[in-house]
Amino acid sequence: MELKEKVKEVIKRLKKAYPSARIALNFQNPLQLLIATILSAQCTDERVNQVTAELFKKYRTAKDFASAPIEELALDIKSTGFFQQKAKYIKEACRILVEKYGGEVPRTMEELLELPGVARKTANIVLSNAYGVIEGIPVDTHVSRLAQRIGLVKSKQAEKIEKELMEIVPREDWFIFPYLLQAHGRKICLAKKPKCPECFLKDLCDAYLSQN
DNA sequence: CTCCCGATAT
DNA sequence: ATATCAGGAG
Repeated sequence: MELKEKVKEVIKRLKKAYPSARIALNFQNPLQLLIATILSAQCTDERVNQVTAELFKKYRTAKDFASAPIEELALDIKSTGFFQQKAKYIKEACRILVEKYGGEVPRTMEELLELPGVARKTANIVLSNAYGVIEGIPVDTHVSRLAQRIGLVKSKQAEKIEKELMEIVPREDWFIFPYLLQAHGRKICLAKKPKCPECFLKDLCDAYLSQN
């Protein structure tokens, strides 16, 4: 009960500070969102947007990605890092989209998770932003770090963190929650040098409280 | 737990 | 030059 109240207060303050928090990836359809989210692994959303601006002019359908030479696709996404791995994921995932789903991106968690390069974080992003299906809470590095620091969760693994968050975050906030934490994680609660003095959550933050 | 990798900040 | 940033697979 105590924890649920704390989460509510955290969300309330974050909403006030970041009223326009939302997904930072640019996309115009489910396929573009899927590709952009796969590319966003270990890469900033800003860089992904730079790459996809060109990428989506060249590759317009799942078939385009599936039939591209792997080396060429890899070069086209090079600057997002891990490019050979990601090129394989994208090509193979799109091959599956073409063969099993008529070139469309599936609408269920189960089907999405079968695609290479897609785990719960990516699946949650695609489902919620492309189809309005809220199955869970995407846990990326920001959500993971802030949830642990503030003391919202005890686990350190993404899957377990997601489960814990689903217990305490009101369902109507599941969609906005990760974007609120990301905004704060990028601006104040930085990974290495968090700006605690200027943080409006310090009176609620376990990490801050335990070292001051 | 290790590997996959470039870009930007310092 | 070197530290920091950031998901998924095997």
